Amino acid sequence: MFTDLREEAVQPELNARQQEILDFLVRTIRERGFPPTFREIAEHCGFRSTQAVSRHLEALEKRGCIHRESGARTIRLANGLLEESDSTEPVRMVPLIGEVAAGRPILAVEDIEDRLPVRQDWLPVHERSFFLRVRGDSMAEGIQAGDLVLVDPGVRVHRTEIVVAMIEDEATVKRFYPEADRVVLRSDNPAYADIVVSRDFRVVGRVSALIRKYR
Amino acid sequence: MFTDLREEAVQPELNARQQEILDFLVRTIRERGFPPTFREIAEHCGFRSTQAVSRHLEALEKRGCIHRESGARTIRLANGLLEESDSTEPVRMVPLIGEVAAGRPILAVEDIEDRLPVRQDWLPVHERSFFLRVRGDSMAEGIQAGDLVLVDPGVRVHRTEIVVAMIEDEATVKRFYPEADRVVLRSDNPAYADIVVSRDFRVVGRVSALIRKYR
DNA sequence: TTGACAAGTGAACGAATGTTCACTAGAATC
DNA sequence: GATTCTAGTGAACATTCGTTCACTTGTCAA
Repeated sequence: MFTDLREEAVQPELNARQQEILDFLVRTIRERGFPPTFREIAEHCGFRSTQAVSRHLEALEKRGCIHRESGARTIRLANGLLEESDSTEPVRMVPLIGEVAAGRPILAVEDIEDRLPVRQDWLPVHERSFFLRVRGDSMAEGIQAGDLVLVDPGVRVHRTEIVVAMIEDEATVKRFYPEADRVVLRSDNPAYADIVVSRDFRVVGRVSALIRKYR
Repeated sequence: MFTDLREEAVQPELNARQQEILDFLVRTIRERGFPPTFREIAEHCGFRSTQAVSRHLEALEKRGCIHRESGARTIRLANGLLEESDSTEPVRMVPLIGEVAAGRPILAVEDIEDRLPVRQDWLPVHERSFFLRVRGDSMAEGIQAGDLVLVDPGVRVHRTEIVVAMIEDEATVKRFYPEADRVVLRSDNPAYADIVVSRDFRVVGRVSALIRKYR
């Protein structure tokens, strides 16, 4: 019973063989455009029987990694396994949020206006990064109303860097000056006064890039 | 001989049947993840023989629409046919030029530092558009040294718009104020004096967007 | 009319392919 | 030590699947 419990917990993990076969499936489908036959899989693994392949595929199907129909070359990858290629691919579609709504997860699907392409090797982004359209009243120098800023949540923010902060349910773009027991949010433009906050705010993320459209 | 010539010219076109089969191939591969068999194609077209399918596929292969290997379900679509779905969301790779060199075509291959993805439906670009890295001494307000500006050559430029102009073999980013027999290039920043030019310059293109990386 | 050609039928064939069954070897469990 | 489980072998089998051949039908040009 004890071991049963532990094995249940380990179930989602994949065997070394199963992983090897799954990788081979992904690679073959990507390169040749159609799945391999049992014998091609066997040859790749060094098997001399198709029976071993059959059982491994059965296991992979039981864990939801693949789907199968009857017939030759009818292995289909589960959702997400083929699209995983996007993590390899240098261009990632980053969502654009028009406005950060209060009390909702930032990346709520309903709030995604659009998606813009970003080359990951040129401008590092991660799963939770997003573009935010800057409102008129929250500018740092060189940032104008209507600009799109790329926000990276969960990234360590250093002094003087530009951040997006939520203050009273509104997103603001300012420079970040942490102090002993408070934080000063400053605009590069001296016409705007500093904003001093202590607890009633939270940093959404660091601004790592900007896009502006003219006309 | 006359008809021969005409048939030669029509060759790249696809038959109604061939188009039907090609569409079926694309749809099947997209939905099921692997190509159909000859008999599945026959059933879809209403054929009662696989021979018809065989000849149509042969024609499709001869025209470069598909590739085939021996074996079951080994039809692969030619490049571009599967990605045609991307044409719904066209991302174009726009070259990035570090510096506009004098006396050379702007888009000389050797000068292309990189390529950045742009969604055409979101930000119109054309064949000759490129990104230019802004030098330190040619700023308009809201544009900083190191920013990348998207330049559209061959687009009609209107008064007050931002342009990239070549002045004495150097690229400059300024606002465009045409007058009777001369052109004033003005920086939004009043610290920079106007540049008045008459003949010794040329407008490279209109600035339609800007990208800035922080850090 | 004749001939050429493209399109499709029908059946048969053989190779490719997934499935099944009996068996072996090793490791873990009782 | 006996049992169970996993992993793999080897061969035989039935089906699927692409290929081939002979034949029919309709169209178009000479």
